[in-house]
Amino acid sequence: MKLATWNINSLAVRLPQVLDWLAANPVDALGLQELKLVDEKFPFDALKEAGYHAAAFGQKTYNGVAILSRTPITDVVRNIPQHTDDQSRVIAGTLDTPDGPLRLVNCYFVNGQAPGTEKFAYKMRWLEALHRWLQEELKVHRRLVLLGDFNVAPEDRDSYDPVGLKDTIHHTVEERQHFQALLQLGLTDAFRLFDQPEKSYSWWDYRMLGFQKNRGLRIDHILVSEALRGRVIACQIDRLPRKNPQPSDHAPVVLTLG
DNA sequence: ATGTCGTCAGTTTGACGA
Repeated sequence: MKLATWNINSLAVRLPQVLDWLAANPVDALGLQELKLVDEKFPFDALKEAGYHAAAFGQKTYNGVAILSRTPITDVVRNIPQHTDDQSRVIAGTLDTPDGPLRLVNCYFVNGQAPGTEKFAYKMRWLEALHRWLQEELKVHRRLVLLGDFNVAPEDRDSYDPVGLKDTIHHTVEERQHFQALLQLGLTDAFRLFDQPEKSYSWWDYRMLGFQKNRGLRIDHILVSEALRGRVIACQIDRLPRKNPQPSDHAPVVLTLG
């Protein structure tokens, strides 16, 4: 089966591209981030016609996440339990698969703006809360996938300019330590289970011809629990949609499980 | 190189977030 993540930077603008991509890439489930719309405006009908169930957690203007799935989504959780947050950043759900239930946790991690800002402090608090919750979630769900826009470039090779951007947002030691802490829960970065092309990125700034010059970051990730690690067959970034007219600044990442 | 998008308030432009 195939699972994917894609920050689409406004579902209102990008719905046609999402439908086109799903037609060409009929994945079993897709986690979306940055919907930028309220649930009343979520396109349940268009997605149903495309063959997908959906669970949404939106808000006005900013943030917003959703899970699309070929099969029904159960036990849906919105945001991190016992962590007060007025921003819609997390949606989790359980999918039925031939090998049993699979827990999908789809997150739009905090951007954090810059070290030393209040937004960065919020990012740190959010990351701590996510870690605490996932520790519990992993005890209940052996087969768990954590995916989304992490807003962290885990290693220098995940950045087009690790020297020039050292200690800036997405690159700080603190953010990378939080990423490592997630791995220490038993999660594995599926992308790095395989040989990958050098300079593989999932996000490119709209400005300064970022994509054309491949000045990007790998900040969209798919992490799998120990029980799933041996089932991972492939993990790839699909750069094609970034070439579309009016693209999202992020590309989808696709995981194949056997 | 304060570079480009998307959204909103509220009027055709600026503020904010990324």
